[in-house]
Amino acid sequence: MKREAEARLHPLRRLIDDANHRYYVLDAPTLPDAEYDRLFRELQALEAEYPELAAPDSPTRRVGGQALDAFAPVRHAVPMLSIRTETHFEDAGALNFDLRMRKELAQGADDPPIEYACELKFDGLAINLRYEHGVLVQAATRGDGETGEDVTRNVCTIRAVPLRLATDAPPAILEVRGEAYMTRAAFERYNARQREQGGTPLVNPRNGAAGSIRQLDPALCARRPLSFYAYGLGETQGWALPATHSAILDQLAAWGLPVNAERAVVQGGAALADYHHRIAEKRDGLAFDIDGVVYKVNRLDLQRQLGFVAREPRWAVAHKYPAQEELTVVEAIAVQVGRTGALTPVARLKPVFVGGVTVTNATLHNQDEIERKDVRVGDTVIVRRAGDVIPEVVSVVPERRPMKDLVEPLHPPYVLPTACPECGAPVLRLEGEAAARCTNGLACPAQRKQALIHFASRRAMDIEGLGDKLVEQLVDKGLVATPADLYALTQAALAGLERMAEKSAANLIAAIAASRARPLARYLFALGIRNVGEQTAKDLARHFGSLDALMAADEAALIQVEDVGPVVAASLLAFFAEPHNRAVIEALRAACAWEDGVAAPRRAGVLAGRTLALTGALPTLSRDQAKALIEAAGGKAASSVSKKTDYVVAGADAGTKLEKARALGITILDEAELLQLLKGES
DNA sequence: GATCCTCGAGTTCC
DNA sequence: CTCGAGGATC
Repeated sequence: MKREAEARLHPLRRLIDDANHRYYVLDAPTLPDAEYDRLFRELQALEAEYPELAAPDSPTRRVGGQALDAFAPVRHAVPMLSIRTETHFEDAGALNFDLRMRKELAQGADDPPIEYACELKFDGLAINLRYEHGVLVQAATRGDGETGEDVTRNVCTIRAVPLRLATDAPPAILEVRGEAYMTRAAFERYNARQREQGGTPLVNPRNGAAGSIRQLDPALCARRPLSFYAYGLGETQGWALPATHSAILDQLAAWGLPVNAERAVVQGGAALADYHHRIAEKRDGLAFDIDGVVYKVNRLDLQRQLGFVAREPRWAVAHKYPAQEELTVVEAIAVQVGRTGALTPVARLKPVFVGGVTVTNATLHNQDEIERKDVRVGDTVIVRRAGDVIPEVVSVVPERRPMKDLVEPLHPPYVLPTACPECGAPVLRLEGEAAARCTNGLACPAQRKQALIHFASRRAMDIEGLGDKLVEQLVDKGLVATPADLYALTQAALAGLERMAEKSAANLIAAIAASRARPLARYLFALGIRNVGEQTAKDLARHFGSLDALMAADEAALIQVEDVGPVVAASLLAFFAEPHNRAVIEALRAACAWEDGVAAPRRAGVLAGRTLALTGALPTLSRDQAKALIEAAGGKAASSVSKKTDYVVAGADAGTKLEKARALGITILDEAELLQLLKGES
């Protein structure tokens, strides 16, 4: 019996592997689904009966298994680098890259064009597949590039990933880099099923892929079917590499790895631009999402010559498509009142899916902006996610304005209200200012609420648990009107509020009590004085050392402070002259004991006098932690990059600051290098 | 007076 | 992140 089973196993596995390859890689199925299922179940049954015959590369390993507690870290043999993004759009991006390569390679005008390998930039999750002697032994995520997570069992559920290379003479070690992604069809199917079963649908295919790979239970991962495309290599041993990148991909395909068919080899910059155009036209018709294309110098010897800069290959670039735009309708224009009383119009949009998320709101900034774009209620507008994050109304589509031909338009041009929508007080717009403001000051409930939210916020007094919903209730019930009132709150007073049982009430009281002693700088920032932000509050605290000294200062004394001029000085004097503010400060004095600092110069340290800027997400440190470390070493963590910036610390998904740093030739550090720099402190 | 460098303020979505 | 504007600098 066992002999028969053994004899049957091998051809069975080959049949199933072959069917998988044809279905998932070649996209040309040969076996009917029912037949495939029958063969698969037969194999499962045989392996269950004779566990000793189960092989690590059996197709049955693609489903099920035990859930994990956590993923094990994997140190990449060769770092998984990111690829830089070309900053120019359209043809200029392609030509710019070609120009840069010609310059770097010292090519003259008469030299032949450079050969490039062009590929799609898949919108998924980068994965490293490690094959030893032709068998898949490990799959890992990119992580921070140095260390990723072992997701072998989840990647095994991806049918497109061969568990064994289709060759009798595989390299001793072959690491394949590629992207795990979810097709639009798989995404739709999964969401349809989720909706049926009342589950939460996925937001977009990209999140689907990332979420799927990070499922600890491989069975859950298998339910969200992923695909894979290979695009590069990691460590290799026992393989004489071909001369070009495209030949490497050809070989990978021959070994049974999925390589996308839209790749091309082209000569010169104009051909890169052609490729970019061609893919842009095909983009909507593809089975999966892409966010651009990738250009790589094809010859490996030239790649080596070009080398790396700031841990990114100089010989490759991602050329993205501009932020996707969508049409939607402005259903209403709401007006928000901010902490300073500024009235901000916000377009309430018919929900629209753009750039991977559903957008329902977009700021219209101010009256001038509305007039410039002539946005009216009922208009159809083009919405874009600027910088891929914040939704923005690009323009109105005038042809779609309802009843635009009426003598008296249905919807007149929008005008901001002249009375505050929250308190009814008059609205005033000062000459030369973009914002119109409610004149009611803290008597306006909206401003009072915003002032309290600001007071409690993380960078100010850091009162955990006191968010906008709670402030809303406290103010509406008349329990709290000024920051000082917070410190008089009792558990009994909180009892009647929504979502406020005994436990959370006690937590809140404790959080408020814990904020009684904060450094002077935080306290000053928390007061919400106009034109005094976090940085200025720090400068003031350092200069004066105590609130009394600051309140006693006249204009001449104030403008002595770094970065304080007549405008900021006037804001401070006006704030402290206001009787209401003085009363609140006196009440706070009675309730809390913030720490007066000592008037002291900036601390010495390794970073004394240096300015750093942070961008992107660092692998282990949070932004605030990194900032605190820099400041503790005497450095300044600036919010933007300029010629005066000494270092830029870049993490994952770094944005325009990194590009600017490159353009200015500023030293770029990663987290490890920053920590190294900080350690140099003696 | 012009220009550059920063900071402040407001905003969106998960 | 972006825009606007305050402050510094040339």
